Amino acid sequence: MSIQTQIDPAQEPSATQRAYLAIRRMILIGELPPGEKLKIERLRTILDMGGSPIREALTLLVSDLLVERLDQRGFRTAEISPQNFSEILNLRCHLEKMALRESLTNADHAWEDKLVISHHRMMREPRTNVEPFEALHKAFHMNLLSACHSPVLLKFCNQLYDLNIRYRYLAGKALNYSKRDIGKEHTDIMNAAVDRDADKACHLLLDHYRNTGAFLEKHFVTEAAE
Amino acid sequence: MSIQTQIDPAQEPSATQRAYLAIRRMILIGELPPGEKLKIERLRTILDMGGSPIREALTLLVSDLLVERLDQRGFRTAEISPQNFSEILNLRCHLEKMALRESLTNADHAWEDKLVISHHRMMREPRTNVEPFEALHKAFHMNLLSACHSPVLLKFCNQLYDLNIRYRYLAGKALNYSKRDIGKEHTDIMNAAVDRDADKACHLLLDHYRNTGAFLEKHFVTEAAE
DNA sequence: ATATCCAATAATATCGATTTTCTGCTCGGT
DNA sequence: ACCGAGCAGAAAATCGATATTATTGGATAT
Repeated sequence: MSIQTQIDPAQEPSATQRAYLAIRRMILIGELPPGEKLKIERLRTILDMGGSPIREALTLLVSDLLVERLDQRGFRTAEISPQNFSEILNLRCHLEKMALRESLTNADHAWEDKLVISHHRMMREPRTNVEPFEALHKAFHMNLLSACHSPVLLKFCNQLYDLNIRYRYLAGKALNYSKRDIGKEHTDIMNAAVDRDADKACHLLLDHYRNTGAFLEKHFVTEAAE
Repeated sequence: MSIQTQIDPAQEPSATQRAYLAIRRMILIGELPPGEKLKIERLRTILDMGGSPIREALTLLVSDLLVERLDQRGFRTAEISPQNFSEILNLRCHLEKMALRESLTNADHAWEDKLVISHHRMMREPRTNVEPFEALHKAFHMNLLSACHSPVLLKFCNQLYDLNIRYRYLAGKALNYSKRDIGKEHTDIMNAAVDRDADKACHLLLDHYRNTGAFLEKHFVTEAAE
């Protein structure tokens, strides 16, 4: 068995899997705007496959809250709203706090290594490569929580993360965090985590989220006023 | 337009919907035991429909954590474990506490009426009618939270509730809450909620869950030892 | 002019058949 | 006797076609 096979056990992802990832990406980055009707026929031609895997992928996305199903009337991308945004933010803060505390309780050396590596990778990626950077950013945040032994909680955090990042993409270039040093915020969070200082790490993490949230909310208001 | 149409807008549920409800029920009540292979062909004959709605229903159940998908190898019902059980219980306590507090903040008269009605309906249903009683029991608990303005949080609570009730069914007849007066516990919770005493209501609710949880956990241990 | 009904159209939901992938077993080699 | 390659048989995944169901635009009656 080659190393290649070990690294890539899913040689050829199923059509459903491909469709799921492709549609999910299009929704997250805003290529499919909120409320957009998702016609099977159109997606079929774009992704070049039959209707069944498309429908299955959309069904998976319904549970991620990225797609809404209208009985007998097909699918559409989830709507956005300021209420929904602040709901996501608030829930995220609560759940990630729980997860982070639990994670720090169980944290071992292997976890610490993973965390440092993902931090490093994130820092070296230019923020202008938006999609690659965001992937590494998410990896860093999820690694923080990864020693938490509650798969369900982690799943929720992961879901909420994606819902939030969608708003980030939608706000798009309009965002410039001029007054903040995001890099330092991440480093501080990591250091507190490595020190197993749960109170400090939680405090820093939530501030990090709330600051970003405030930025986005402001942007929301501005846009709505236009 | 007749009243009938208004009351029952979904005259004939789609095959997917029917399959979803039927399979979900079979898993919750333990008719499909944990870890069971879910063959499409078999479900097709049982539910008398094509493979597509079955697959879609199963996909929906994956997101409910009641079914696991094995890439290219079909579906099976979710496994159970003591770890999973206590994880569910713990998360449930945290999330329902949040939801209940928020709900009591927003609670109005209409909410109060709904709560009282659902409590009454639950109390008058004999506990020996297991499935109808459980439906009313769930309705009561969800009504407690229903004034909470966070759809996502409510969705999570709902999901966790179902995961938990599955364990309850699996433990089955073995359960007798001889030493407890479940009826009184519910009434006390309701009264605290009606009084908008959030601290008391949360305290009572969590005790209610944790007591049941301890019962079930004991049962788990006993069964594992057999 | 407006609302209502109907027909044509478009899209979804579902089915049956086909293709692909897995699984267990047999057979030959060591 | 044990291990692994190769071969059915079973099951899953996917496709293309059909049956159902919504939607739209226009004709008719008020």
